[in-house]
Amino acid sequence: MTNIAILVGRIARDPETRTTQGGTTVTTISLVTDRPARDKEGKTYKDENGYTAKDSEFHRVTCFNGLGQNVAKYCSKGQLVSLEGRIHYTQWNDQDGNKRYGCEILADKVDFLSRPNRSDNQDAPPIDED
Amino acid sequence: MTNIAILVGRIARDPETRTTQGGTTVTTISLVTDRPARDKEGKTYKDENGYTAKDSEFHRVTCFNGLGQNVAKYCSKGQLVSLEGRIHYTQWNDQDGNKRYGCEILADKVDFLSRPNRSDNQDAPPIDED
Amino acid sequence: MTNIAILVGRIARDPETRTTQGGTTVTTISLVTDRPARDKEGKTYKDENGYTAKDSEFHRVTCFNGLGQNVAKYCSKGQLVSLEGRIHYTQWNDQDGNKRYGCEILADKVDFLSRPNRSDNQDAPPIDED
Amino acid sequence: MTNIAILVGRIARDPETRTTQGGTTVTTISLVTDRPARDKEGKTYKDENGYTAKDSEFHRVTCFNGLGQNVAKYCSKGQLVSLEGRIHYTQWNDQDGNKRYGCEILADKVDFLSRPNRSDNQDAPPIDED
DNA sequence: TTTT
DNA sequence: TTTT
Repeated sequence: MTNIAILVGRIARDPETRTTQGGTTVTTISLVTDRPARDKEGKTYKDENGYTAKDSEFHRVTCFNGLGQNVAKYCSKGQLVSLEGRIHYTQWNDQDGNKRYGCEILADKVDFLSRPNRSDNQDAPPIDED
Repeated sequence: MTNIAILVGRIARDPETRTTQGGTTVTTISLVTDRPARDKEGKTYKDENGYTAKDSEFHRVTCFNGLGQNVAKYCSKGQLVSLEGRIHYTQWNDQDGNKRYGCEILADKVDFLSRPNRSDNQDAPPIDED
Repeated sequence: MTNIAILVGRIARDPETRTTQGGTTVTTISLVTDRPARDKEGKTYKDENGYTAKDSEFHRVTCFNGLGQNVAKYCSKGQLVSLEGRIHYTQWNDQDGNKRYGCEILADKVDFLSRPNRSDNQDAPPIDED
Repeated sequence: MTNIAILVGRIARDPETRTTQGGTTVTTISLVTDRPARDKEGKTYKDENGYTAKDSEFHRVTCFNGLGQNVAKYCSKGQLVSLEGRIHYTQWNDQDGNKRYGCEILADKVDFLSRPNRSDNQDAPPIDED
């Protein structure tokens, strides 16, 4: 059944990557999407710096295997990215034995809409995400 | 910036609806999307009842105003529904003062793909969701 | 770059399928999506049969390989289907040498939301579309 | 019923805009989405200039009313844009009386992902698309 | 050309 | 926690 998330936003910090015991690469990014904030009358307004105020959402996005490797290699803080994936909910018990819930986007495809910002990636080639 | 969720699934339980002090109707539904579960070899398998095993996601979906009223009126447990909205994260402090996080889909449109199941809605007309 | 079409609708007629010289299965379906028609005041209205009048779009959807085989096998006229794909434009010269243009959806996934209607498929199992 | 197109691409030429007799602004843009081209083995390859070869789709996108006005005002050739809309098919008779068919995306939202390129728009403010 |  |  259809469970699709489509996001275009900026990478909030450099990706985190790890390899599972089974050899799977798992890369996590934080992606910010924002939209104009509205006051009670439904109108947009400026923030103290003169920019249109906005409401931001910070999405936790997880990428596996080859996609995870590419994202870890070519993706960096500040980059503009579009991606497609599905919404997945997680749960676990915290140290106090309380049930905790999380939500993440499991990405199927990631497209890079701006060049990498990391100094060590200045000539990174465009990547094909699948 | 693009933040779109598109879901097709079944309503897990009858909607809950309330009205804020400001007069806004807020209706919440739990929507289940599922996909075939895969074993370690990536193959689908049967559960103990002979059905293809599945992984289910339970989405919390919130509908405001007229859409919230229609969903409260015409939507019921078991119904097949398609919807479009955006992903929104919430946070609050629990009774122990710990920060807690939640995730919900704020729906823009809801389409009913099967007839209502509630006895009191047998002749509910098809609704136009916007 | 993102090019995504997401459709939920009914199959307008039984699928057509063929195999290319290279052995690729190519199955084509006609999918109808509709939305409430609106009059000049932007209001919905009833047709002569008492149903809410609607505007219909007939999408040409193409499915390749295994997906094409499944769709040919299990899909039939009248079935409710959700699908994801991308928009593709074609062009060719007609018999008079005029350039002609077409548009089709190349499907990546197809989900069956209702049982098949064909008498020879009454006990077709649910299919996994990828 | 769900009929959603989501596109991220570049504007191929400056928008064309007109006003109907009824006073509706209608703006049309050509949006290019591309993806890596694949050879028969399914691998990407380089073109004669050393770039990864790509397959391009040129979408005709139509925007009405306020959205049409904003797009006409702030949008220009070369700009990177993300948009959401629905697929619509048109038909008409050509000068020889033959039935001709077209396809366009009727946009609901347009987001500008890069600054305008037109010299007369250098200090255009960011726009809110709805 | 579908279905309610 | 991003960017304009």
